[in-house]
Amino acid sequence: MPELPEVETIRLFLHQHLIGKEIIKTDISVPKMFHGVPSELKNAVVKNTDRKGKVLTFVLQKQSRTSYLSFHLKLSGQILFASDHTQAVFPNKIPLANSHELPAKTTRMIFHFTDGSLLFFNDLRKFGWAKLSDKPEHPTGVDVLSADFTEEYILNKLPDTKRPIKTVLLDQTIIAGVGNIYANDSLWEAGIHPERPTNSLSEAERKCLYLAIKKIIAEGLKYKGSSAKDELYVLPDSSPGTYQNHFKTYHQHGQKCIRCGSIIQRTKIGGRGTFFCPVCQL
DNA sequence: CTGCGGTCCTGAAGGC
DNA sequence: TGCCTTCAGGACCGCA
Repeated sequence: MPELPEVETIRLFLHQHLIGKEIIKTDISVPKMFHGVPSELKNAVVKNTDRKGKVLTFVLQKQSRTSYLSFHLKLSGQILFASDHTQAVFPNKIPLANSHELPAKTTRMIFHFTDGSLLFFNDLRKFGWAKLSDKPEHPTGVDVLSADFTEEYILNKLPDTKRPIKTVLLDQTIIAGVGNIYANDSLWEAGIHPERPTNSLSEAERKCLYLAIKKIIAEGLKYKGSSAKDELYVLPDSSPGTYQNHFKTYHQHGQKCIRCGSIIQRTKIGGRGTFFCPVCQL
């Protein structure tokens, strides 16, 4: 699922392809996924790209007006780019849900640019959204890649709560960008059990967790995100990321821990699948 | 404050 | 084979 490394990978790709392009038309087949007035996108030029947490934003300019088009891909969103129409349309095929043929049956929005290129927002589950507004629709927590995400922040600003640390890592109002994959793997990297009460973590453990989050998120980004079998995430050119080949615990239940050889366990915390090594995570 | 369950949605997987 | 049920999951909302 698209978390910080996946969304940042998409942003970096699109930054190379969309800057300076002007939107000429927008097709929206699932209106509830678009918040705002689609017609206001006409003649808007992409001036910049931005991201906070899992939210991707295009900075748009239309005459002297700046506006922001934000996207959340939730569980199954894809953003795909085609440099021209012929690459995008396969009219005689019935695309599968995870097909990269465009438009797919999961295509919910198409943004057309004046040079003929197109941007597709696909989302099998329709949980994702786009929002056109006068400000980015960004989460309030500190983004892992921002300068504000510091050791000091983790040491002093983690809430004094007995809620499980994994639940806190997934809270986008505290740390923005960490989702289920990278929360599980970061806790493994830090050697901390996901059910540990947050306020039970020692200073040394918090420092370790800080470094682990930075390291695991950086690794996810290095491999351009995770495109496991049951995930729909791909880059905008439909190529897969490869972080799934480097999972530490995520979906590794029943497999050996790559650090100590014990069997990775699966449980549920806050209703979400949780994976951990029962021996080297304390 | 906290956690829990329901909601959105769809396809895969499991049961018989 | 095929129908039916259950499940997964990010974020949010109402409720106890």
